[in-house]
Amino acid sequence: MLYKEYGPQHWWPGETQDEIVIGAVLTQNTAWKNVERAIANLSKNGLLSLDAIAREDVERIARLIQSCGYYNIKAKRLKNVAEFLTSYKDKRNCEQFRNALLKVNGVGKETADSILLYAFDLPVFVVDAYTRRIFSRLGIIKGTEPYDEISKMFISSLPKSVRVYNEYHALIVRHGKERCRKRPLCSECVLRDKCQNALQHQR
DNA sequence: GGCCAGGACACCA
DNA sequence: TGGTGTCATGGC
Repeated sequence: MLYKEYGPQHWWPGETQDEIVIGAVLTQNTAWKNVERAIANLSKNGLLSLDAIAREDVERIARLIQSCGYYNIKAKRLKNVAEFLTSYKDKRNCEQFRNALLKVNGVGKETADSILLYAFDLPVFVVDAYTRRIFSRLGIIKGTEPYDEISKMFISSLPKSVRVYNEYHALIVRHGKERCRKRPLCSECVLRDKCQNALQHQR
């Protein structure tokens, strides 16, 4: 239904693999608009690559990414990720790669899965705030379940395909951003009927 | 002026 | 395991 409404998203907003990884870290609990400025700043200063970030000092990175908030913490995290990815070898073994990525300080499940799916085309499902919000509103989940539980639910009910996971999550974000931010039943929402049914069902 | 955004981690009980 | 504080900017 969302696909019919919005069409293919060809998502994540980022030109290169490195830019996708950088965006995944910078967007932690942050509006994407603020991230865009930080990325533009990094680009202007020749730091939009993991190699360059791994070599740069944390203070300078922090100055350049100030606009996206939490800049001191994110500068360290960015450098941790850059150092890890520029040295890690076997990136085709999804499970091992994911576990190794999760050990990097600053990389939680959502960030790891965003990197795996959007930068490395590996079959994982990304569960973010939009996913929890929209599907709890639809009555499909409570929203408080552990990350892996929700992720598994989507993986088991969708065809196992990187393209599908990518597109499905992208549509969730698109929908969450445009229409379903605060109001539980916005008038023009394409999922309005489904939301209403779910709410009635709960009563 | 307050609330929130595409989280993660340290610390505590 | 679960709850809470912290990190911080910019848009609405």
